[in-house]
Amino acid sequence: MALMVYNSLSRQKEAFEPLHPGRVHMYVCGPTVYNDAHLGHGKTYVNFDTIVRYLRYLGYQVLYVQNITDVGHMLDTGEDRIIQGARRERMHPMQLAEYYTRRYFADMDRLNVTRPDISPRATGHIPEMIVWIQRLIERGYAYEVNGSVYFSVSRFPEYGKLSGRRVEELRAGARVEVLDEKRDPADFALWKRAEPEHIMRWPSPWGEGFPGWHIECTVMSTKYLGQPFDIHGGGVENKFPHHECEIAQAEAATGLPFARYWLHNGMLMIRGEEMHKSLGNFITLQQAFERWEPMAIRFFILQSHYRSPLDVTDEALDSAAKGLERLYGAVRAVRRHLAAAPEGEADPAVLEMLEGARRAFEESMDDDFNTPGAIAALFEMTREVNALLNQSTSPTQGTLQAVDALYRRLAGDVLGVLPASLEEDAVAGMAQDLIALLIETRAALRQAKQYALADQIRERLAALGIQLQDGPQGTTWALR
RNA sequence: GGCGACGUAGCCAAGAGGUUAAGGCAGGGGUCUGCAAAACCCCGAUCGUCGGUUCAAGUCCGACCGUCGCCUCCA
Repeated sequence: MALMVYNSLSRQKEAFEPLHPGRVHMYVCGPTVYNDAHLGHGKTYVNFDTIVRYLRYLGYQVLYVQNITDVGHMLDTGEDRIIQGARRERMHPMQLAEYYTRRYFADMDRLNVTRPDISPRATGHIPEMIVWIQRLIERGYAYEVNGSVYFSVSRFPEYGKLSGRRVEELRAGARVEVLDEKRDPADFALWKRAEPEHIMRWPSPWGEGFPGWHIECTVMSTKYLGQPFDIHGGGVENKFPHHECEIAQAEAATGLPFARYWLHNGMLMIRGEEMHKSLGNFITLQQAFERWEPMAIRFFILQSHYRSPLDVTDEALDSAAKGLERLYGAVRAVRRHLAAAPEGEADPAVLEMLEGARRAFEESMDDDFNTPGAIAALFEMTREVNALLNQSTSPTQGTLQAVDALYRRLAGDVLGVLPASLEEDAVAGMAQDLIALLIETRAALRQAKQYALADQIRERLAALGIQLQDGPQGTTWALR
């Protein structure tokens, strides 16, 4: 079955075919680096990271670009958020942007988000933006007023094709900012004149100023990916006006289509409400990591579809963490058995089961990256694997290697929720030997029916976070 | 006010016209165990409400109720 993706532009699922066979050029709107990343960033970048990972799994060579917005967008107060942050933290604006860029990547690393191939900074592309704006003026799509440049929405009839909005409605809307110098209230800024107190400013043909809110994505995506390129992703909240404006700028300036597939992911909610500082329900990733393992958060995110809104509650995260632990338990057991397994080829019946799991996984992922379905396939496989390990005769090395390899591929490479080595592997050799010694001693005590002492060993180890599990083939242990 | 999305078991969450409505968590009952843990087996929903289309509807259409998003910076 071929990969189908929901394209926001056509509002339906379409067969995915990249412009150049075997290659995918993809852009996702990145963060504005004026503050720590929050759970919403986590959802968005885990969602798109998983999409990139699956495309690579399918064999595509993916070029993934995600910008870093280090020029502040304007707030209602007229102040730009980078500058506001700089004042708050008493840093130079560029220092602030660099500081939060590093923290952003550190958070994403913990969520096992693969770094984009290119992370272009807006401030590094001001000359390209100026050239692009000049081209829009030359072609009659933009005009200059008092050192600012605006895009003339009425000159681009397709404005609104992504978000399903019509310009007349925008004009009628009471919330559109009315600026006298704009010819039309719906027009948007390409370049803004810098007031004297504005720190972040660049020279331009229209005087000192700074770029508008949408031009960086148009310029940087096409610079590195060409035009048109395959996939443009971002959060739904950016569909309008941000993505709509990107399209207008890109297509007006060149006459070429912009992005071929638009993917929008759903918002993250906290207990049924949008996460907002003003609501006091703002949770940074750093804060979340204090309570939940980053992998559990990633797993939680992937247990719902990327296009759905995701409501975060403590209970939901706790149960996701437990579910992931179940998956890990099976992987650990497989790897532990592998060490002592008899040599031999893989059992054809098991290979068939694995093949079925792989197929179910791919069918879900092929259907617009349905990660909940893919995870379900993994759990069905896990039930079979655990049953296999419960049998009195140990599976062969070949069988266990095949099981382990599939876990690594699907849960590890594609979903990114399975580290290459689980924490037990990190327990030093000496500690492992000592645990083995205690298990042996306890086995002898049990043989002698000295259960009180045997249980004491088990309880003391449990207190240290080492849980013993007695099975038909002896005792194993796991960190809890 | 305009545009859009969603409402599936106690909780989270897939499914989108047709065999027994995935999966996870929690719960109940078993198996295994000296006991426990882990694991395995069994048990639970008729799909917001009301109409309609169809041989057949969580799945399509309409109305209503509810929740949420966008329309202003937001991942």
